[in-house]
Amino acid sequence: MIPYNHKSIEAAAQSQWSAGDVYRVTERVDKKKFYACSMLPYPSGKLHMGHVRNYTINDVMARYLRMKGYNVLMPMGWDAFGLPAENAAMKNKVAPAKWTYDNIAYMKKQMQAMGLAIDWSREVTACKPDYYKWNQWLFLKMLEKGIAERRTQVVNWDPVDMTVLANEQVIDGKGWRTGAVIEKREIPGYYLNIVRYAPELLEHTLTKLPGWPERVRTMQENWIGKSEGVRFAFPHTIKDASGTLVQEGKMYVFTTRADTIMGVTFCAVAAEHPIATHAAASNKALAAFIEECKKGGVAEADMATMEKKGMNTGLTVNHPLTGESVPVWEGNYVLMSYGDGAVMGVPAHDERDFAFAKKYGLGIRPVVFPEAAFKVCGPSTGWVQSAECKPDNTFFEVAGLREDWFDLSEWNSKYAEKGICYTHEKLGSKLDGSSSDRAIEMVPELIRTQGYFAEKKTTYRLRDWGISRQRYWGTPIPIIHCETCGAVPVPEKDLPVVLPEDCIPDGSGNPLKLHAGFLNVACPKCAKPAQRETDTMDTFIDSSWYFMRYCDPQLNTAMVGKGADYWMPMDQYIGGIEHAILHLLYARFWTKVMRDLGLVKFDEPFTKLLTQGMVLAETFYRKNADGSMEWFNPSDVDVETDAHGKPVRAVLRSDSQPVMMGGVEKMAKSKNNGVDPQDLIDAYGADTARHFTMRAAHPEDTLFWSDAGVAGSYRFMRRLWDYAQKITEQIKTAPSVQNWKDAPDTVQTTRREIYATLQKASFDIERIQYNTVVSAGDILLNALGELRGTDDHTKALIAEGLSILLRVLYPVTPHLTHQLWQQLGYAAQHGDLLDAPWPEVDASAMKQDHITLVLQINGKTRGELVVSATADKAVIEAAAAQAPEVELYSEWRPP
RNA sequence: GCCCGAGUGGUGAAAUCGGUAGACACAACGGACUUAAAAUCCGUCGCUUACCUGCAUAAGGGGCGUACCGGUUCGAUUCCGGUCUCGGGCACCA
Repeated sequence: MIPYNHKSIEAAAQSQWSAGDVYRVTERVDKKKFYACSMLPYPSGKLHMGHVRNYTINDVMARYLRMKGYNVLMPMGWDAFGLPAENAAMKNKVAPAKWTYDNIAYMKKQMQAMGLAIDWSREVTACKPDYYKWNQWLFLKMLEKGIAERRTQVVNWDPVDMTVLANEQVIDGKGWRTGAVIEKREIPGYYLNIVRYAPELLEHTLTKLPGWPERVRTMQENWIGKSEGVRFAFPHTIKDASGTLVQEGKMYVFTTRADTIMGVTFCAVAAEHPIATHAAASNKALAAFIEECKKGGVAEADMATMEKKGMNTGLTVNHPLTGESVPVWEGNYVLMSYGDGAVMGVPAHDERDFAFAKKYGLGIRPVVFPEAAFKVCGPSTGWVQSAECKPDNTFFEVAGLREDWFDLSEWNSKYAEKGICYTHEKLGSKLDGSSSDRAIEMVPELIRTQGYFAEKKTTYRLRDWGISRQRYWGTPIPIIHCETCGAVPVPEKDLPVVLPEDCIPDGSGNPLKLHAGFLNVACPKCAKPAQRETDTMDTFIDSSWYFMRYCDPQLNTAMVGKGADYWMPMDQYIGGIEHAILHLLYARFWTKVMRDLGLVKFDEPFTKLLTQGMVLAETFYRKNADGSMEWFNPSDVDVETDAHGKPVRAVLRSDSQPVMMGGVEKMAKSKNNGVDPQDLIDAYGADTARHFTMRAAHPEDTLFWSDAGVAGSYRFMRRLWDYAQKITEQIKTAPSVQNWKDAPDTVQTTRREIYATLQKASFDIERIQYNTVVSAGDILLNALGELRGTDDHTKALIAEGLSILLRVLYPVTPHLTHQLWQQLGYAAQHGDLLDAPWPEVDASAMKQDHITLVLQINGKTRGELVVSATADKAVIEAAAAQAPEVELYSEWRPP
């Protein structure tokens, strides 16, 4: 018997597929379309297990749906711009372009070796001009529409790399790569007004994405961060030392707790706020403090733990309701980028304000109290009347509020709760007696009555998307800077602005600044010598619409066309949870912009989303003498187990010395616990790799790597192969059977089991529970393997069962099943396995003359009852009543 | 701090609507084959050995068991309330 040889089987299947160009799809109207797509990879060098898992899920789905008669698109592309290419260039003195294209070539080969059903004619590479031309084109459209604009804003600046860094790239106030202290800098750049779309993005998150996981939707909601509140003005007059009026103006603040407005004892502004800047001009100590605040990263996790610091600006503003003079402080906890960069300080009802007031000895004035702090009295006795307090129009009376309710020495989260407004007698307020919610409604009107600005306002946490990067390897921003005309957009006819591919960055800034051929250009407006913008676009732009380009990959007259009309919106998107916010939000935003420009007709790009789980593996390490950790790859370590198979000790194979077990972690370079899929495919084949990754866990759950599990999958491949070899001749001569009623009981039982398993597999593959579909393959093979007879019924059942088995397993392990399908002669009967129909459940096989019911007495299983399948309720109850178990266990309770 | 999600054998996990918990596999153990090993095949595999029958650590029966406590139900891994633990997201957002 020929042994299972994954190499020759997989190579043969793949060459047949590629020779037939079988995965190319067109926009056919005679079939229902299905667009299943994975998040495109960054070409970092080679595939990792996360890729293998992602694309296998995608491939199983694509192959299955094709069997179900869908016109299925499964494309692939490359997120080819980005920092790693520049870093690699610096290290190896290779141009980022070459490094990137080499990686793409290698990874593409790996994908082909995995046997993925990708239509490669639609490949999209983000660093090629025919793709990024449309990034530039749409950017110019956004400029026209005012969605994109040039703005000078505070950013994280790495002084060594001379570039802006994203917040995530600032660690403990230092650049992640250089270790340089990050400065906050105000530099010009381009911003996309995603905040304009915040209301729609939020609403559609709730209404138009039922096919998304709940938690991704929640994460997006939180990220957009809607707050409803009141924006109002504190009027102020700034005078110089001699008392002469310098400036008359308004300081705007936003608050969600306008009901606490009577408790304002100070205001605080951000370092970049104009009032702070003004005050600093004549106050050196303040100027120095503001500088200090401006420095240091704005990484938000750090800010949260930072100590609250402040300094009095010496300036005051006026309370819009009381006219009181309120001191303005500079506070390091106030963000310029949220609201108006200034806050009202209510120490009694806000934890941050409380800490700030404690530290600097500012007043604390409680003005909102829980209902329990009031006594309810009759109509004539109370003096605080609530408009809504009680239906019988009773009154609230204060019951020793200050002493009982507030302990001003320490913060308590209950102080921030809403309640009933009550102001100190001396102040008095129209809010007194109102609930917080009612007071919030009243405040804007009250302020306006005083003649000052106030409005209800919704503010979002989401910030505009800064897309300028002081980097080389990205889409050039199509702008020309002219001394006389300013920033001039590149005319559409001159697109694309092609990025030179011959630059080798050396870490000393953007090489485009030194590239004369790129840099120097005539101004499109006045034709005088001018210079190109050297900033490039954030690479998240590339990934915001590539999935639409797959639909019209060769179109050179437009960004998208008929293909996108046909395929979009995408039916199923598959990728890692790490993109739950940024990429998915940007892509949704980009889609809405394209819709508003009339390019597409839908609101949301991804109908269904599947976030695959992480791949984890055991870690092993040793602590070196200097305290550093050395991590060892699991493939170099032997694990010893106790009698129960529990790991007790691990030993490094090379020196037979013990290593520590570090627990299970996400596969990562830093822990050296990654498994190279290439090694796996070489040793066991793509089918085994696919089988294991599908079997080990539900696609959305974390997958624990197990070498033994991989060996188990390989064993299954071999068992299936060996079994098929054994019965090849028998299958070819198997008779066709019409009447299964005459078959021996064991054959009928097995046939029933086969169809029951098929039914379960059909259900599970629909709901993307591929792990149990793989199990169904095991069950089917076990069931067939137990059939020993040589009668016609047995032979026919083996032939029938194996054809089901091959089709159930085909989406997961296409190579082996493809080979056996041809070898066993099924191809002649059902056609090529690619388009063979998914097997149908034979309902007659599931029918039984007698069925076994489980006898439960008081909820406990006590026995079994065999009744005729046609028996009605009365017959069954009668039979049950006679069962001996009933008497035994029913005790005194009625049946 | 706020918001999600998850806790089932030695391990990964199944259980479609509330109806036989642990399918399928991994590991382990016992056996067959082999000079031997590997591979393969067969078998056992939640706890309870002071719950009962038994010579018994066999076998059968009973009881318990899906993180913990409680509730609804004839019946709960599944529904409800509370607690704990783990994982993830957000976090000076006014």
